[in-house]
Amino acid sequence: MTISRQAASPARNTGKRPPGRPRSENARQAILRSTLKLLRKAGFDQLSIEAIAADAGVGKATVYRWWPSKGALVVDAFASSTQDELHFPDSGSVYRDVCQQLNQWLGVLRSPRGGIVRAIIGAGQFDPDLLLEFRKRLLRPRREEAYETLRRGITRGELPADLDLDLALDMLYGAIYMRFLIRHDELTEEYVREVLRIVLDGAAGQNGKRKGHRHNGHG
Amino acid sequence: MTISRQAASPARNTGKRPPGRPRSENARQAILRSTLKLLRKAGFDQLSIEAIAADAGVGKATVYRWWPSKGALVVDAFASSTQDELHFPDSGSVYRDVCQQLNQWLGVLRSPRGGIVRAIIGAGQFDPDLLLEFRKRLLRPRREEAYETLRRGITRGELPADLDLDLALDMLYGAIYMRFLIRHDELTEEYVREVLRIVLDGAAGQNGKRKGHRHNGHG
Amino acid sequence: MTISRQAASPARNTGKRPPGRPRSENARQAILRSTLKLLRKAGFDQLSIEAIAADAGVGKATVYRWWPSKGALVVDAFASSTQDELHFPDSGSVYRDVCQQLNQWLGVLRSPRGGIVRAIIGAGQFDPDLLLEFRKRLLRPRREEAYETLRRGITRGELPADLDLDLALDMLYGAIYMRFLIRHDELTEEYVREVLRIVLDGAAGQNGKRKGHRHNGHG
Amino acid sequence: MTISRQAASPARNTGKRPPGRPRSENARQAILRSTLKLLRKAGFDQLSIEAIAADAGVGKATVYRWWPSKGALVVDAFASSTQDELHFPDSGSVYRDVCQQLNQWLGVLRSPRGGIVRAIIGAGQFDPDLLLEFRKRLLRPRREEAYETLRRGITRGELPADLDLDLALDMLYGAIYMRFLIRHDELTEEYVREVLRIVLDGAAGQNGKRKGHRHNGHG
DNA sequence: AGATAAGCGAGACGGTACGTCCCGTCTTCTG
DNA sequence: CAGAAGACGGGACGTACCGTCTCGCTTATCT
Repeated sequence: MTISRQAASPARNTGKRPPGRPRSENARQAILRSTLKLLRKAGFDQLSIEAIAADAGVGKATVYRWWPSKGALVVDAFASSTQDELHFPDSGSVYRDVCQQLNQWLGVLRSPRGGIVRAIIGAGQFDPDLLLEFRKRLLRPRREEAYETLRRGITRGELPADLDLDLALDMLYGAIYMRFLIRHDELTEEYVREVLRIVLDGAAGQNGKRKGHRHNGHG
Repeated sequence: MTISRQAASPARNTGKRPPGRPRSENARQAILRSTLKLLRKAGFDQLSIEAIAADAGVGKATVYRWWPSKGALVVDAFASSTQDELHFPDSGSVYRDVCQQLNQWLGVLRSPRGGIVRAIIGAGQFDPDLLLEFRKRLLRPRREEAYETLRRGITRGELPADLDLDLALDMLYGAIYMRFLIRHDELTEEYVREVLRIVLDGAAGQNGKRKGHRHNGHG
Repeated sequence: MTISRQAASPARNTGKRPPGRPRSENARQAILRSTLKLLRKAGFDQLSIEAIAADAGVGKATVYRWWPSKGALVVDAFASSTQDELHFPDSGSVYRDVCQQLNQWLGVLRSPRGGIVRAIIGAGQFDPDLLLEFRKRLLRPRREEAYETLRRGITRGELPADLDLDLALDMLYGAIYMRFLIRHDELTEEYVREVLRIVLDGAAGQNGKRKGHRHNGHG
Repeated sequence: MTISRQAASPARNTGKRPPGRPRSENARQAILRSTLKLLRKAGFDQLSIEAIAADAGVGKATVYRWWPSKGALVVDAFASSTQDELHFPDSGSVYRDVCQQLNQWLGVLRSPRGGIVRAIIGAGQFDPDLLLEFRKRLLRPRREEAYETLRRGITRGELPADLDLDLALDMLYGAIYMRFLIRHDELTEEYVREVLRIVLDGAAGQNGKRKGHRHNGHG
């Protein structure tokens, strides 16, 4: 559940606590708090474990004891600040549900937290484990919900039965990341709407089957 | 044209050379060569200016004199090793032309040079100038060609006249980057084909106008 | 007591050790040892902190942590290699006592260690703190002994009661330094003898009082 | 006559100038001027050839062409700023003549130029040639005059005929340097007077011969 | 007049060492 | 036995100058 080395409920299986002084929850939270704080001030690059430990009033060793790397710590900090967000609604329309969640995601990317996402993905290019953790803790849960939302659309006949869900989702989010990470272009709701329309329309036309419904005129 | 500090055609405006000893072309090329060589051996992260200078038989200051950062140097080295590649053909079919170029790009990403692209984009998340240079030297030239290719398609009636070119291209390449940078999923020709089909179909269906042509059965 | 930043008896006032890992005595001695070793091979000028750290198998930062400059380190190393030397004897004759100590000092200056003295004083011309440390650790202790020796001479009636001790000592050592540092002339025992005789005679004649005793014929 | 590489009157022996562009006197003086200027601002240590050349509006190579080292340049600059100073008068009294010149020297040492003397001697401890040049251009000329002054004293019967001139002068100047270079103590006229009295008295008593004259009450 | 030669400002070159920063580990004492 | 403190060996950073070199230009003498 977490990239930090000790499970949230350590050694619960035996019902016994390990010997010795237990992990300090204060220290853990101070570290996560300082991480987010310093991340806001400067980039992931300038961020140093040394500075985090100093800011949190914690020994460097305590950081290293629980997180294997700066990246892991940042993912953990970001994930714990993004609990219970970015869910898909269930309004009866795939288009509306997906569109709303994409726009929520846009909101995060355009906020200061967008910089953290950028940092995680950036650093992840040099640290596969970090990206893996990012996917596990942040992407995967959303994708599971996305699958359900799309499947509801299939059930309702809004989407073709043989739609490749991953392909559709990669196209939707890829188009956003393209502008966010690489092109540094505006991320507007209009853009999201258009992308979504093309994907749904294009997917609908897949295999020559066409349903003919339009997605224009709503947001 | 280059991120290095001296323009390719220095002081062209006056037709005169600047005073002082001119820049050593030997040193410049040795540095670019060593950069690529060391990049092949280890990641961007392990790569140090110190090592590059040593390998190139050059003073560290000479590197810093001409490139503001490791990233800039890597972009320059990569760009100068990718001259005359990745062009769009002109076969008479938009689908075929774009598909071919996308697959060439796939080839690069799947080769060892993919790691360099990954590194540039990764580091670019912490250094806007670096990414800007990446776009200027690598993306922009391709996009210009892509515009032409798509415009040919419009002329031929293969694509709707009011197609948003940037949107279409961001979707195509975004879908690839999504798998390459974030999902670390397979980049197959099948994937590219599907993405392309959806974008072209979806775009064609735009504004309710549909041309009805199919893009299946080739690639 | 030392120019290095941690007192010889740290935190003695409280009887407690400061928090954190204590300073490594091994590292300290290895650094002093390497300093003397490399000084023997080459001049103070060629001596680099980089080389000292490498030779001592120590991080550069460890050197900088404890000594503010190369000069301070050299004074420390030299002083700690000159413990229990250069004392004044107590033979019952001022002339003999002083003469003997001057000659011991001559021995040091003419040995390889003379180069270290030269280097310290030379570098001290650009670094007042360094010279201050040199005086505190090397000159002052000898001068204290010299005062006692001269005072014994006054008690015995060998020297006038109102003799200016510092003036006499500055003349004696100044004459030696003149030849050692500036004129690069021979430093012979004969020279020392003559200087000493003139100072004692001249001082004795001070204020018109003359004792008439001669200092010739011994050494 | 000068440490700079081209004699003051170049190739005069043939009466012909060498071929090629002659040395620029402007550049030479600009360099000496900038050297003194920068020396006043900062120590010899911080002084860099790079900065001198820049300040003088001169190429670095021009400096290196004419002076073998920073020290040589500084000695040259200082010497050329101390022309026609520090001469011994001829008042009819050795004591008075020497005393006056010593005090002139004191005046230099206590002025900003004292720092330059300090720098030259300091750097000279690492560069024998530099010190040699210092002696040749600055000390030797004064010492020649000092010899004459002392010899006049011998002729007049103020000093013993077999006085060791170098010894006496080394003691006089050594006592001053001792306080100037090493002890960083006050350099007062009173100090000079006392030193001079002791040397002359002590020297007079040399070999048992005593002249009995006192040197008190003047200065 | 033209050739030859050296000095000139400028500034890039291969180097060396600087002093700093942070890494991840370790060693100590305190709670 | 975790934690705060902080020293440790190590490695790269980016900078400052070193002394040398390569330019185009200028200023002289010698054909």
